[in-house]
Amino acid sequence: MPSDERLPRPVATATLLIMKDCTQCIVRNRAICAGLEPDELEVLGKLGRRQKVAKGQTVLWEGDDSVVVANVIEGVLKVSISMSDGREQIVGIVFSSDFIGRPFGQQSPYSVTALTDAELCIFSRSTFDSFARQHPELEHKLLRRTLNELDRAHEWMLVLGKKTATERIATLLLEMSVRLGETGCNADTNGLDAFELPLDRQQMGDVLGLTIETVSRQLSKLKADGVINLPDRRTVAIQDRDRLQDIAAAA
Amino acid sequence: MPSDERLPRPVATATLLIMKDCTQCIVRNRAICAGLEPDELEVLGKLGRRQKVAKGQTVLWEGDDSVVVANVIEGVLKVSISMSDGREQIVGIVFSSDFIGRPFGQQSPYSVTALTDAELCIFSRSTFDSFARQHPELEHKLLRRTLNELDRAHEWMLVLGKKTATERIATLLLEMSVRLGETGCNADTNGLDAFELPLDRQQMGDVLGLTIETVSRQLSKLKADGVINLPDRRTVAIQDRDRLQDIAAAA
DNA sequence: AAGTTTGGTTGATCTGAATCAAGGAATGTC
DNA sequence: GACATTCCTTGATTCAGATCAACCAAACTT
Repeated sequence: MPSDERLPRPVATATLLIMKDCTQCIVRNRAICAGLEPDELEVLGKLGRRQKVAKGQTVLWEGDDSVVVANVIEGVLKVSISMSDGREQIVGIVFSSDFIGRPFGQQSPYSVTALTDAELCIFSRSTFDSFARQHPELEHKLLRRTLNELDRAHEWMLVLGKKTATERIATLLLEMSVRLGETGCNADTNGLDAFELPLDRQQMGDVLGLTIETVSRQLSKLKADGVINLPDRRTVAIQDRDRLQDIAAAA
Repeated sequence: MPSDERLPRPVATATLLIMKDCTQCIVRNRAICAGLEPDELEVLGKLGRRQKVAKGQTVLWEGDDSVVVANVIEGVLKVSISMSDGREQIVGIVFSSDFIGRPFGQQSPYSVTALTDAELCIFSRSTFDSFARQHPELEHKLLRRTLNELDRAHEWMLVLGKKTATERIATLLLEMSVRLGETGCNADTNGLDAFELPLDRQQMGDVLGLTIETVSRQLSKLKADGVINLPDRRTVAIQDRDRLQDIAAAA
């Protein structure tokens, strides 16, 4: 199995790896770095380093010392928690410009694994912590981001606690449609009508608290009902967004 | 129905209601106000007002404009989200010294309802926001708190997505045991061995994504197995904490 | 103290999703 | 081009928890 490989520990002093110029960073305006002054950005840039991550690689391990945090520059990753017997719950999907890791904490409460090839801007956690403490504007950005994530987590608790299988699938498809739509420069309306899922069926099940078979059946049913189309394994085309929304909200 | 009454809007100028002296506040050392300088505390005190809330009253309504935030001084409240057809998920239980409301947001993403008689220290949301922006130390406290809440929400997603009914009940009992134990001045070890539940069976179900009947049956089973005792409707005595922990973690 | 209401338990039955099982289609390998 | 391998779909069966239904006990009325 080539996946779930352990990444080497970051080497903060590896001069070749530090970022030369954050002003060139494609996610700079959407990531937490947004709003920093040029000189602050330069300091932060020297603290971080870019790192490519192959699909399947795990960047952060649940329970390990929380040694790094990072911005996602490119790609999609899953955030997951698991039980001793192997049951796993995906508690978040992160996209380009999102922040990963647990600042101000001793241990990582979750694992983070790349669902696609990805590129990160990595910081040593303790270095990031002290930089953040000295830059209230950055902490403020991080706070807003964390509050948003908390709202999303709450919404997801409703999905997991109360929604039926069909409602869950519909909710996930709409969420992916919106989140993937935001990833581009277009602060787009209500989401893409066609997109490629960064998740396989098992991972969809792990997000939704369902088995792979139930996910497959519900997708087939939505397709049969003409709500969506599935041109191939990974791509979804929303045919009737209103209907999908009604299903997701049980309206 | 005397519950779910709407609270009157806070009147920031009601001089009789402003707090005279935060230094007397019983939760001051655990709430986000902890660590503020005496003069800052005085300013913050003038911005807030104390308010008693009766059991069953709703303090904040999902979807409403986010007009207030508050510290919980005394009592227990639930944080919940619901669907148009009435299905409700409790996404959090808040205790004395916890913070409620959504800073930096236009609308409240959830409702907050008192499970016991409670006392709050209420702030206008916009007033609190600007005060916070001017006091990095306060924002830092809020950030840490929000990060912790997010960790808890993630953990709860695992419960809702992957755990069986028995495991869920065990997890809830342990969590209540710990959280209620923290409420006192004792930064207590691993939780109270006997405590009164601030939740009825329906509410336990709404936290756990289970029906009232399943909650009841699982409690009866844990009692029959000698893991817990149930001297009366609302009180739980943990007889075998190790066993309960094993059940909760499927160890 | 009898009647009512509220909240909880327990039993019988049903059902949505899990599990078990078999195939199928796309992709990779030699 | 045959043969794995991986991922997905579909069918048959089972089962955990929901639903339906009756009852019980404590607290509240009168």
